[in-house]
Amino acid sequence: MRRTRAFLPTMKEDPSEAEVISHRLMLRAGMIRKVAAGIYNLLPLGLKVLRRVETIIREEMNRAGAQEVLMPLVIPAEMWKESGRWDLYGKELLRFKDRHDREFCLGPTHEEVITDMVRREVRSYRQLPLNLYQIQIKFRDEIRPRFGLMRGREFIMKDAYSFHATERDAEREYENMYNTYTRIFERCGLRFTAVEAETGAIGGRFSHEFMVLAETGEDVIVSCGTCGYSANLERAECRPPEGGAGEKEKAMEKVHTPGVKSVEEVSRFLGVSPERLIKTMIYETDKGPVVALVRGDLEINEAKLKRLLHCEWIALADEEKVRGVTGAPPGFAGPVGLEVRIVADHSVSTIVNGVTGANEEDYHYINVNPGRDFAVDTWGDIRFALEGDPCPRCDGRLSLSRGIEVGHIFKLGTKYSEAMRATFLDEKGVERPMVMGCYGIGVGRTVAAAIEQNHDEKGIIWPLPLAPYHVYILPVNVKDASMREVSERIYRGLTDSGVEVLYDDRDERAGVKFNDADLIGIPWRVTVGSRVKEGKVEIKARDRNEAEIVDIEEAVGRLVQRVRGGT
RNA sequence: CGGGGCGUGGCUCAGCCUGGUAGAGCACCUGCUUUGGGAGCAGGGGGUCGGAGGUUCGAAUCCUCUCGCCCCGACCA
Repeated sequence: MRRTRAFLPTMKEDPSEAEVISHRLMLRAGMIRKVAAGIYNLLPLGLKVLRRVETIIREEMNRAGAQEVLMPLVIPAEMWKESGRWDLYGKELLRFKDRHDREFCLGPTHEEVITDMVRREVRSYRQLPLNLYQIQIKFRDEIRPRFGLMRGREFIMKDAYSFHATERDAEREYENMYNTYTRIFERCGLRFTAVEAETGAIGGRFSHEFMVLAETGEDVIVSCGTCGYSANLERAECRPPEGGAGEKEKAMEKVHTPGVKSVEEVSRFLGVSPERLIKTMIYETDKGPVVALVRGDLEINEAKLKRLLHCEWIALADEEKVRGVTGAPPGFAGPVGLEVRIVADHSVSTIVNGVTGANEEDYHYINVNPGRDFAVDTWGDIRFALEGDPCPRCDGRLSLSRGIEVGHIFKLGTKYSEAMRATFLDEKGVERPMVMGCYGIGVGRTVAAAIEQNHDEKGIIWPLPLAPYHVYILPVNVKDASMREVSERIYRGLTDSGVEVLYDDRDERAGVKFNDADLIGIPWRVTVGSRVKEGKVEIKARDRNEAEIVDIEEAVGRLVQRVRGGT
């Protein structure tokens, strides 16, 4: 492609709308343009990269035995009513009516449609298993779209759904998809890790998120360098503390603590370390108020708390509710003497002579001991893991890092097949619901994540498999006949060899072109400059500083070799 | 949805407080010079100041409403 003909509007300045690096660079490199909040045009360069990811996904999904289908974007409400999600899904589901006043929605995910499709055709275990996927536009009316393609409302997703006669076969396919996803992200040239994820009601270990590692990621990954355990922060297990302080229990005492509320304030005021405090949080749930306790230096993980309590929803109580439960304003709550269900994190169990609020404004108790001074109804793991925590699986230590969730695999079980009566007859002629799995990859998000992971201060540095073009030809001065002639020759040579080339034939100053080349991030650059007089051109990799000077006649061959060899 | 902020040529922004001629840099067009890391000079085109209403002799500027966008929180690929 000649740069003079390309629809490739690059920008020198940072657009004010973009916050994160991938969003900024995609706008500046002319890959995307915004149409509305969370809705984007993909320009040629952006689409090319997206297609690279799609191609890798297709090849690996097909290789894994999945078959591609294409389901509609517009879905009739009946299907969502049948699965029960029409009422559950909330405002993210964009609903509308057609001219006949029939209700529809834009598909944010396709479990209903695929389940309907399969149940109409599959009668026998002989027709199973099936793994069907599509690469389609999804629409989720996100509360707050942001970060460009990273979190749009309209986005392209690969979603696959599998159907099985047995749990065991569904688990086999889960492994198959785990391996397939690993291959996909490896082929994309990304550094990533698979982590255990929240499984919600289904439970078990059958949900993994694939995280591209990046400092700027929104998700926190907890991992153990010794045994390889890794999980997302919501999920990561915390091992209960062992032993105790061995300190002698003292008599509980009420102390005056005027205006001293936060953990930090209390520990400073009383001169005790935060690990001695029993942080007391009041929650409201669909099953009534609950008091949650955690050691003062730790934080409560609401997802774990919710799971432990088996409740539908959970929220921190407001000031009024806190007064109702404790009789004191927030900041002075403690478990002593409360008549509400008390849930405590394991970390509280080893506290001896601790400190808590006295449920009375401006007073705390000191020398509080669990068991002696208050009773805990339920002990459990309800805190967030911290850097340096002991690993739940081995003797190692946990460390925290950041990532971007680009893929998620999930064993669904029979949730949808039961709700929508997708059944088959097994070998014995017994009618049974199909066991399902679902497997998603955010295609646009993968592109964004690739940029988050591969860039420098000058621009994008594409991994070769995702690069929109392989080689950038940069004649320093197109008015110089020999430079132009050599550039044209290399352009033809590379193109004839099947290498994709962006040829910057613009009559621009060299600096403009160098900066554009770095911004766009094509892996290989050929600079055709004053050395043509000596029969030489320069070849430089985007991710390296030094250029290699080669004979003009050798340039094409070298580049073809590099692009093919991936070195 | 709650909290904060912003809408002025294609882009980045000034002007608004204290009402009176719509500005700068970049980009674009023409010419000359220049040509290895975002050139120089000269000339030129382009904005109903997000929209509607109001106050005023007069509104980008003050008031009211409205729309859009961005950032912080709960959701997710």
